[in-house]
Amino acid sequence: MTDKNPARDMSTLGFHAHDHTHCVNSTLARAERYCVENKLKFTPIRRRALEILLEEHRALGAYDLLAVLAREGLGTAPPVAYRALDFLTSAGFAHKIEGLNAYIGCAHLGADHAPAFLICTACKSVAEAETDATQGRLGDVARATGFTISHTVIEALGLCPKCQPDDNNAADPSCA
Amino acid sequence: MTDKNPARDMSTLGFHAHDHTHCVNSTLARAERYCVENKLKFTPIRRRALEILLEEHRALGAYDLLAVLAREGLGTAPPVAYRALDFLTSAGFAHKIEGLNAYIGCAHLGADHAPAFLICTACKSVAEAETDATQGRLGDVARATGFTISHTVIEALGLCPKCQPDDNNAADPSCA
DNA sequence: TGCTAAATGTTATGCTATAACATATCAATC
DNA sequence: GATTGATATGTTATAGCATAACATTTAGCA
Repeated sequence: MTDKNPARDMSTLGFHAHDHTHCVNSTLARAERYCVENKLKFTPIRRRALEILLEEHRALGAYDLLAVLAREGLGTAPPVAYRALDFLTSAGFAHKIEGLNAYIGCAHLGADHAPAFLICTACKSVAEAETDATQGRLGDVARATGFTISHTVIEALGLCPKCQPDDNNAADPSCA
Repeated sequence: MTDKNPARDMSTLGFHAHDHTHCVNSTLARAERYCVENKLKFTPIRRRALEILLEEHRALGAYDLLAVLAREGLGTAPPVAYRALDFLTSAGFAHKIEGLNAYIGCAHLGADHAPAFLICTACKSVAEAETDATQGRLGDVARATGFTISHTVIEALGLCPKCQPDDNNAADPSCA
């Protein structure tokens, strides 16, 4: 998990190439604006934590995040990472991937949304999709039984296109 | 979590009353049959572990399960519980609730299914529903991007009918 | 300035899960 | 019935994830 990621630009997002530097910067800018509008404090630790998650663009453990922050002198003890992650997830800037006990920067800032994730168990890359969770079958059952949904966890674990074993491009090096 | 559960019969399943003793026994019997048919070893530890999960009928931590097994002389070290849970989840007799790091007995034995859960964060009772996960929005996105789903986690956290704060029956004692 | 609330620093600890290796059990085959 | 191989269990130790609790600092505001 704490490995090098040579491709800082044009790496995978939602399993297809994109201008990654731009997406990180614009998302950070939007987060900044959102915090001003909502009187949230986007402190250096919180900002850098989000930046790290966005740069990696895959699920990162709290201790992986902490290791990076520690290297940069932003804090060494676990609560540093967990507080930053609490802030980011509360604000909707990041999500926890329950199936991996890991965290990922959010592609659709600010909205109070019900994200769904496709998680590659080989390369740990994550694609985020929006769902209307309260609409699907789960919502039907909830309404029928009188259950009030406050939060949903919707995750699919499997293999992304680049990590398919039977594929032509078996074991893509950029995906390991 | 390690609390007493006085109501062994007629407690909540899917948030409505049912003959709980019967559901435990019949599920155990079906598990037994399934193991014979599939040449799986339904050892005393595994059987009792499933029985405990079915009796509780709510999410139980691995160490909670271990505590019960330990009291009965069936093992004291964590691997005892985790091995039993591995067996039960592999066989489809139990599921892990990722959002709680806890486990629950399965209501629909044996089938290779994609369960969805409604989880009450107040009383930890869990209702299991079946979904065709590969059919919903997640399946659409997966097919569109060439992602191969091997396992899905679909959970809704919230309050069950009995634990609604605004309700007439605030804080039902059977649900705490 | 002084007050208050929020953020950060720090230590310690608890919960969740597995690695690794020894021993025992069971079933199939010779 | 003995051998063998696979599976299950016993046991110790440790790794990985997360938070409690309290001290200190910082930022915003009366």
